Amino acid sequence: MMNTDALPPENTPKGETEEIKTHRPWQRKKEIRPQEILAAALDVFVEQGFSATKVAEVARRAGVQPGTIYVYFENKEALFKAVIHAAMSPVLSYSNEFLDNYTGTPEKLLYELTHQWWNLMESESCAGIPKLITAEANNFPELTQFYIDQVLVHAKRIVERVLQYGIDRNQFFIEDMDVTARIIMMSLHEMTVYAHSFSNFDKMKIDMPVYLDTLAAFLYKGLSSQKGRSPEV
Amino acid sequence: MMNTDALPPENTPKGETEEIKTHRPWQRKKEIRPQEILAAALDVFVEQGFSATKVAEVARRAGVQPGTIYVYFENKEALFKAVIHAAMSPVLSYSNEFLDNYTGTPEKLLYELTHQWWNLMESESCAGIPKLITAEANNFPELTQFYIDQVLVHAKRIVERVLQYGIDRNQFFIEDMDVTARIIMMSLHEMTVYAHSFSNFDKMKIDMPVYLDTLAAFLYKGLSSQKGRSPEV
Amino acid sequence: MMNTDALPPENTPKGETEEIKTHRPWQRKKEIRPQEILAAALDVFVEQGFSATKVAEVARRAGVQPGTIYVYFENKEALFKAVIHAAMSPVLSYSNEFLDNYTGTPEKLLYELTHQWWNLMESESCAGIPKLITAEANNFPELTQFYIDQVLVHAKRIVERVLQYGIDRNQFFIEDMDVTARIIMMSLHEMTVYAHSFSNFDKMKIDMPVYLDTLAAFLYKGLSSQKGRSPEV
Amino acid sequence: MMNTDALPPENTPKGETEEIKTHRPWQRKKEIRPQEILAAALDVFVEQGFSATKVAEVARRAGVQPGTIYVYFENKEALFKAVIHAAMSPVLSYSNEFLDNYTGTPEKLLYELTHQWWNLMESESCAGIPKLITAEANNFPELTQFYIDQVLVHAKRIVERVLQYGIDRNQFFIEDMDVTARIIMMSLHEMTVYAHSFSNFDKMKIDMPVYLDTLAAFLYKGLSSQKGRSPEV
DNA sequence: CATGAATGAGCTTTCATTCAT
DNA sequence: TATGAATGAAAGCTCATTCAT
Repeated sequence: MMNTDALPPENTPKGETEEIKTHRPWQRKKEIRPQEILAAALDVFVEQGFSATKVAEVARRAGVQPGTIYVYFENKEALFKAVIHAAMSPVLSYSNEFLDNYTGTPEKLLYELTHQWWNLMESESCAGIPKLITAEANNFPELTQFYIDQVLVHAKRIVERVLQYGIDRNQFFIEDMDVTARIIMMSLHEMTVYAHSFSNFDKMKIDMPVYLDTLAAFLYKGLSSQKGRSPEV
Repeated sequence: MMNTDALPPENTPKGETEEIKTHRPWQRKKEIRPQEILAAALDVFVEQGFSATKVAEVARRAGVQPGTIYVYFENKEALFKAVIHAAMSPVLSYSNEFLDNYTGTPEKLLYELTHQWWNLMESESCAGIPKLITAEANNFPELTQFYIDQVLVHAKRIVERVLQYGIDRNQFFIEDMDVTARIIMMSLHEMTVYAHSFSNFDKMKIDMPVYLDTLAAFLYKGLSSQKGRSPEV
Repeated sequence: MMNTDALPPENTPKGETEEIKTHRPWQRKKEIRPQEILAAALDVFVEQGFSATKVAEVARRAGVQPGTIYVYFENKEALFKAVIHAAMSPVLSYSNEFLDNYTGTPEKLLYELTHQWWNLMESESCAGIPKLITAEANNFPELTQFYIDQVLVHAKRIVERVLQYGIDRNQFFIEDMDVTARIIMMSLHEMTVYAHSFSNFDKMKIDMPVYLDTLAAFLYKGLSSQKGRSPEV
Repeated sequence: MMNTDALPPENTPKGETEEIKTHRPWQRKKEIRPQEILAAALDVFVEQGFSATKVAEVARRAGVQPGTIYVYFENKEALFKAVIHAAMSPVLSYSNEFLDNYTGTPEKLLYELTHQWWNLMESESCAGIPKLITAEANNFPELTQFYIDQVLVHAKRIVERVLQYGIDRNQFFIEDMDVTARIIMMSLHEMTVYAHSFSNFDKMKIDMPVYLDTLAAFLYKGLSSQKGRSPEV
């Protein structure tokens, strides 16, 4: 059977593991400190949004003084952008390698698609990014453009490859590839947005494994049905 | 044929229309003023989020002075909550009447569902609410709870009725009603969130009629397929 | 005899005297408040310089809260520039009218020049400006350029007219008009700079009437001497 | 002819030159480092004033790290005072020796006075001090007092000796020695203040040799004229 | 009811200073 | 001695809110 987590294996983020063991501990901190700040900032930004986030709160969670933030980031906005970029990098580096080598059924591929997307998003720092970008899209157009180009378009292309895989094997029957890919990509995206906005609320709590299975099954049925071809027959 | 706009017919919102024809213009203003403030505030809140919104900016767009806002609303947060409630009322008053009387095919009902949701959301003031709630969910838990109870649960129930309609007519084959309804409700919800976050960006612009048609068709195929029933047969 | 204060008679600054007596006191304040802030700011800026001046201190002396400053001025720098411009206006409006109508001796004219300069500078808000500009010249080049164009060049031209008056009457003998005018203008300027930097210190305290008389007399002797013409005779 | 630069011959400043030739380069640095900091600090203080000067900027120009400044100076204010004192030392050590031995004409002595003052001020590190003290006089009273006592009073005494030299030779005719000396001292002082505040601006650029010659000639005429003695004769 | 100048608490940001190395 | 990352007090500035009119 397939490894559900196989897709993003190269995601060893930032590679500080091979950092130079210099004699001065504060020099090692210099490299780690920004990472701690970014991690804390990501949490607070996702929780509260850009404007509601206080730099002092980020500092508190990062275990530093407010002034320290400004040693590494020019201002709050620069911190925000750095947070987004840093958190997105796992997604950016997500390769198509898995698809290149995939030889299973289209149905299983849909399972892979949904589960891997979820695992990628939730297991990495990027978990809260979709919600954050959604919330701040109008306030940070360039950042949103970057997100669209790098994440959404990228995700849509992966979906398109998956669809093409099924079409090539005569299992998927799709009239409008572009819109269909968009629909599926958006439903994946939606999951992560929801997860960070509503999953704290009882009525919205989702049993993720079940949800993912059901979604994959539903997508499979929608894609493999030939009904769309001759509705009036 | 069906009237696509038929579903929310009782939505004559606010009903002050009858008493507008008073003799004194400043008295008329007295009642309209808060509506203008709410409308302006909704725009700004949706555009920028709660924290980034300045009361002075709301006042400017409403054509009043900042102090005037505080004649009608205790503070910014109260204004925000009033905005959400006011904007949500069209959805809250959305009744099941249409479904009670519906007699067409389940496939057509899916078209109705998607188009009416879109028309309801976009034609009314509530257009930006899903995005706004999504963004501020963590900052305003009670408001989010209210939204979940009144909008999301409500929407899910409508979806469930639609699904049941198809099941009853032996056209829809659904294993997990709850999760399936959730998936469909979320994909509807997502549309409106997307529309207000990313539709200003070229690559995300969507041809809505085509999208809605394709989505309805896709849902129909997914729901009417019997494959899910016996995958191992 | 002549009135020593005759030169700048039109210096009724800003003309708030004819302000509209509206019924609302705070509306009257709106016009006066910035003046109070400018006056307080001028004092503090002259005393301490731009960087050392705290906005809160200006507010305190103006009898307002810090935030009020920002109702009228975009930021500290804008306040500074407004202060300079406002304080300079008496000098800018200083006309040549007195010179146009002057008919006395060149010697007396030198007395007028020195005394009127001093009276103009010290009796008006502009007293501390020369010192302030001198101190901040490198930090505010545009402002300094403005000062040079409007004040120093203006002052030099007046000196030149005074010199020409004496030359025309065969009483002043000047080889290099430009440099001589510069020397005299600078000695006038220096007085006001000194007055605001060192006059608080005992050893630098000057008996101004005596100083001005002596300076005028010294200038007269220097200008009326013919020695320079034939040093090698 | 006279040597224009003759007056301050003992100005071999600092005298550490003899001990520089030590064997270990880092030991040499140890002694030079503070000088480099002082030199850099003087530049920045003169350019920007005390408050606007950042310690980090001084460090940058001195080619050291901010912390290094505090190895040699207790704080910014101590650095400032050290800068002033160090920069003033050439003036402080300026002796009257030249005057003791002078035997030329009083007229030539005026030329010497103006040119030597200028050369002393501009050729040494003290060039920007007068402007700096003028700007910060109110913020550093003790320093200003020191400057007044050591520089201004000193300079005035030299001027007085020059005037006395002319009086003794029946060439200068002075009514009020004190005020006249003050006027001349101030006009010398003014030159250096001007030079550092306005000389960067086109309209204020001065041809120094011409200016100095003209000033000396003007002073001579003013001092040698007998008019002041009996204006009513 | 409507105003809008004034407020002042609280935020972002700066930067002189420290101290472990 | 020299470092330079970290500090944290203090400054500039914002803006929700008030209140005299």
